[in-house]
Amino acid sequence: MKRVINKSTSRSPGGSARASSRVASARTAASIQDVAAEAAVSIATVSRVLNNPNLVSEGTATKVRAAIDKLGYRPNAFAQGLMTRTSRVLGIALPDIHGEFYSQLLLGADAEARKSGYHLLVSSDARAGDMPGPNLAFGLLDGLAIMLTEPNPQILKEANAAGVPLVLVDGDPSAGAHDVILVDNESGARDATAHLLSRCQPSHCYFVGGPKENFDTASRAKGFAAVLSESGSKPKPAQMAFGQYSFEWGRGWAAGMIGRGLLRGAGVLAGNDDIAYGVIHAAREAGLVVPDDLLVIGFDDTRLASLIQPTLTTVRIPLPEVGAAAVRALINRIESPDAPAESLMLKPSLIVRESTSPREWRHGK
Amino acid sequence: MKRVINKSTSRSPGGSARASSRVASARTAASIQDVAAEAAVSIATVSRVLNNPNLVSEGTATKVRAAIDKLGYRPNAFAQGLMTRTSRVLGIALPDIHGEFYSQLLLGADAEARKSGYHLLVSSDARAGDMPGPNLAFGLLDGLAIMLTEPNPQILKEANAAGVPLVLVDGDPSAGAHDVILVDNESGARDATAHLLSRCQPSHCYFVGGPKENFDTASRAKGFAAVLSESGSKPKPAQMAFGQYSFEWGRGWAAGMIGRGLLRGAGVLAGNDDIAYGVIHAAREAGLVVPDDLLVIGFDDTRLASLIQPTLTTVRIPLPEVGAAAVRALINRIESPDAPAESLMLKPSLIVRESTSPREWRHGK
DNA sequence: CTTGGGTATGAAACCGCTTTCTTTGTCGAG
DNA sequence: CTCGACAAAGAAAGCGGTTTCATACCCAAG
Repeated sequence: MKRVINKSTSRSPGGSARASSRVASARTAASIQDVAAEAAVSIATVSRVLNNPNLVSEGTATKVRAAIDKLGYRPNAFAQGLMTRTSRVLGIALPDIHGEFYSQLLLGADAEARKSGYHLLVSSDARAGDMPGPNLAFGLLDGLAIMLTEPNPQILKEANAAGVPLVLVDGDPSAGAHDVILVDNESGARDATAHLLSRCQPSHCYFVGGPKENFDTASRAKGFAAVLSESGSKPKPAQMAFGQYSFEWGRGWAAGMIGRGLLRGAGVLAGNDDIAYGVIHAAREAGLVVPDDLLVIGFDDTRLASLIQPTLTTVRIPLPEVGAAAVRALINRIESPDAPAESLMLKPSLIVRESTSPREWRHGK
Repeated sequence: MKRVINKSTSRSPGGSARASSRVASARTAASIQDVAAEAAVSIATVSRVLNNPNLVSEGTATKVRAAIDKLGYRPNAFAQGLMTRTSRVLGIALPDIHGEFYSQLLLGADAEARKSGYHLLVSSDARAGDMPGPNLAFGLLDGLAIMLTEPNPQILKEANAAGVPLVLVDGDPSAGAHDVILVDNESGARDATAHLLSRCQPSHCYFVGGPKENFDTASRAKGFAAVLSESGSKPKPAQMAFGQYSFEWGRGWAAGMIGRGLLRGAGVLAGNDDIAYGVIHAAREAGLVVPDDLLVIGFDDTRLASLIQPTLTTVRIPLPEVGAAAVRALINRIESPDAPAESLMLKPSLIVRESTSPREWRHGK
């Protein structure tokens, strides 16, 4: 049970005691040297057993493997990385880690990454100009997936400078030379709007979104406006509102509209489920029954959507798939760095629930 | 704009073209050598400028820094790690990444980690015996925080073998020699139960938990039972049920109980918010009004709790704090490896909302 | 009995950085 | 004027791997 006193200073220099003799293997993890000694071969052979077994005779290979087991040898990841310039670690930067939204994306990403033998280094980039220190562990990463909710050239530049393969997730449409995973928010909004139009007047349709600068908000609004226009009734400014992605904003907006008697018989496409829920709440407070007096559609299909009453018709974003696709794209790029940039667009799907199914329809069906 | 064709094989050996001359810096990232050359100093000096500036004269330091900027030099993380045996990357293994629950924890952990200049490598360990490859990027990690919902010596052993500093989160109480972050579920359950007892009969109190094997379930049940016992009425077996942490289980259980006429005037402590919501749902379907005919308390204070109607009284777990504490503990351990193992217990808090505030009480107040 | 082509190994060159050891000045003190 | 202490900078020894290049052997072909 010999202990290495050496380490107590926490800054022992290289070598010295170590290099002199391989006699009593100290409590330092076994190195390839130790294995080589134990198996009475050269370190080259050990390395080959691990990386190119077919170059080694069966006999010695067995010997080496035995030594490896005996010593519990694990190749040093840093040394390995230094040579191979590879870590099998992918970074993923989210605008904000919390909330079920992003965690679903993480879920998919993690699964896909592990399937290919990669690991995931997450980071909420909600710091911008905080610490001066390196924000992301660039340099350790084999690749980086970035999700930008709002334009942010800063991180892009940093990442580019570091020369890390990059994949953009659901963000900057203007990103030229990068692989991009997109969610077809516009299409989702179109489907939702069409659904509304099938059961209410174009002039009675409303869009209540989040911040106008937000990429997602913009394309959802666009889809809404497009369908209305195509139906022959271009939306008036009053039919589209922008605010926050919050319950309160939805509730406030709806309360105002109801006060002016505008929401009865209307159809509302909310920017996300929270807003939708706010609208429903305001409606209920004002005595309006949601499926019957007012149609409401959300966005994102959060857990909320299937739990509230009435259950919420909403546009489901395939988050886990987005995460998985991002990772897959990243791995592709890593493996063939010179392939042309690709962009993948994932389609959301409309989940019809009670909030757009008035009684007459339910029976009618 | 010269390009390196070299890399096309994707397995170029070391050196050759590179070592021969430092003339035209290839598109390979600048190394410390390049900086040294540019500044006309030795690499040792460059290193010192970065790590021990006080050993370098102001003049040369400036020169070196200029070179660094000019070349956009970033020290190679692998080489650095090889020497310092440090990566500033912390691993965090969760039983299952998805769900707002864990993402909140991640949020806290991430914030704390970045505050100290560390990075977070997450991983859902929902694989056990999947891929044979190394599951966690041990070896790259400076430390590892593990959250085990159910006993799982496997990972523990692996991690121990890798010699990585370890912190256990809200899990195995029997873990001897490790730092542990705990959530005082029992205390939370006690508070909740006491709250119930203040407005209903002990014999009408029920606990509806998740899986019995689950650590959390166990301690929550324990707290419930303890308070009842202390109030002089030890809970009968029928007052405690175990199932799943799901809406459906809560709803099913409640439906059954209501069918037997047992829930009117009762108080229910659910194992989590989902179960609680299931109970509320069943009650509503059976015509019971929740704050008035039946008290319900949840656990976890998920977003759901404040959004449903009635809003849910629940026990809030300080998840972000848990994550932050875990990271902090890990960093402590890394910085002083020989400090005695610590365990930190975080207290949940009871959030009283409508589901336990019958009308008479609200007015009474 | 050479000679040529495999096959199995070892020796050694690096990867890029940190840190000890040395070396070289510079000065104030003796 | 000489000497020792001290500050600044370089040379070089690794860290633990991977991969080239060279070596040694074995065997069939000439």
